[in-house]
Amino acid sequence: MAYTSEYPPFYVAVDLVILTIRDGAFSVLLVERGGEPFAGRWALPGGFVGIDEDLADAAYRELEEETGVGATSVHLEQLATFGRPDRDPRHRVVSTAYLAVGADLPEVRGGSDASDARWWPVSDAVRQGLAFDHREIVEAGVERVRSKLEYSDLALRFVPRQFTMPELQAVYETVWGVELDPRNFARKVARTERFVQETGEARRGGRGRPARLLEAAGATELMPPMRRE
Amino acid sequence: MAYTSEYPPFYVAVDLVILTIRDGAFSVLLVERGGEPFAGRWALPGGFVGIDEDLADAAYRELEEETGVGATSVHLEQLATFGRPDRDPRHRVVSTAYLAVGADLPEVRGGSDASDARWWPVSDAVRQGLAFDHREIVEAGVERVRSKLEYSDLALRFVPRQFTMPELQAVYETVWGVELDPRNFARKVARTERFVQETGEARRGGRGRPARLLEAAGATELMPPMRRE
DNA sequence: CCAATAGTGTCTGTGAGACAGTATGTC
DNA sequence: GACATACTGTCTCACAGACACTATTGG
Repeated sequence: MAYTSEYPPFYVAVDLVILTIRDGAFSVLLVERGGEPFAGRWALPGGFVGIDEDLADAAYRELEEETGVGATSVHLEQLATFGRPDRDPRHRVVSTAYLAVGADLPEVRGGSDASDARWWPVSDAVRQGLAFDHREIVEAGVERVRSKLEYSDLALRFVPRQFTMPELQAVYETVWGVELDPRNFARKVARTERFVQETGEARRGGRGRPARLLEAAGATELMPPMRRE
Repeated sequence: MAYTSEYPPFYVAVDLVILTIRDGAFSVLLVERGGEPFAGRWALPGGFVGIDEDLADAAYRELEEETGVGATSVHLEQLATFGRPDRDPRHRVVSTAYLAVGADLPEVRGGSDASDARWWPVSDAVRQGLAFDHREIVEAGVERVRSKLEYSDLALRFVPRQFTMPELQAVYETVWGVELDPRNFARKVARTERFVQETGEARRGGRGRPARLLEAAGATELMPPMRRE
């Protein structure tokens, strides 16, 4: 009871849009709300920021609590801040949304609280009524990812460290929701400076001709960019 | 004294990166701080958000207080949120930065408080030591603008409603800090779908051949985009 | 007519899109 | 050898960059 104020306080939160590709579907992690408001509805994982905690640190903390995955190999970036006065009926909550992208993120067990958590295809996620303004936040995250596939190496965060050309193509096709020509795609990737490089190995064991394994070659900005459609 | 808490409160603020082109220089509006901390240093205009006020509304309010310019004809968008715990030595302040872009923004009189306010070329602004983390915020705003010139109609916000091709070219040259070929530039602008259209009028009174006046033709996304060098 | 500024046309190389056939593995 | 999958080569068209000349005004 050390602090007093003549005004009601702001609460500052982070919400996470965690995206991955699971079973060929572009998917987002949602948690089922146990209590009011929006009990039983699905929502983004998130939580309040500590008074001495950096926003990005809070986002990392929530990411690890929710998925068990550390900062390594998961891309995290700030998305936008949502602060409508009525977005949470209980308090004035200003929430900074973070975008996380990872490859092969694990199946989620029931969260630390008793409520459920699971991966949803993004199209199903935005179609159902999410809690709070989380539909808007998911849409912002999805659009950010679709856009960044064009001019950054973000696509590589959806695949393991070593991957094949068809797997990389599938990332673009799944996230953009289009079909791409494998000949033009491979040529485009190969001609983009420092995007991918050969490892010399191949992925054996499947049917058909083994695909050569590639890895990131260091570029963070693609030049020339990949173009949507 | 109605509210009590066992924790110190968050303060939520907005800071504005207001950009325009003045006297041929890509410029940002800064205010001189009257009091501690950072007394005498230059800082971005901004202020605290009301407990029932939307973030964007707070940004509009600060914009109008600072420049006297209303929402009309000034582009305003959220930039990013800065929330390092030590960014303000007094309190925990989380600040959402907004980016404003306008044409011919007025000279600023001394602000409502006694301190000074003036336009700075962005290169000079980031070179001097700005208060708080405002250098980082200015750089984020500048990079956002440089980037958005490529694929959006943002360049049109730097010129009046009617403008000429050389004026539009000067926007790109000034913001990007490059020189462009007028023949290639005009061709590129003309071939970009619904970017600009002729008004039929011309700007008379100057020396040399009068330039034809253009106006926006409705596109918000440029296709194909303008490319930075 | 001279100075100043606006405006246009061509050539060339590169990259994107459309498209079909060959290579290499498993069963 | 049949099947499945990975991989590659060519043609065409559109656009970007380099570049020099013509047009229209004021003084």
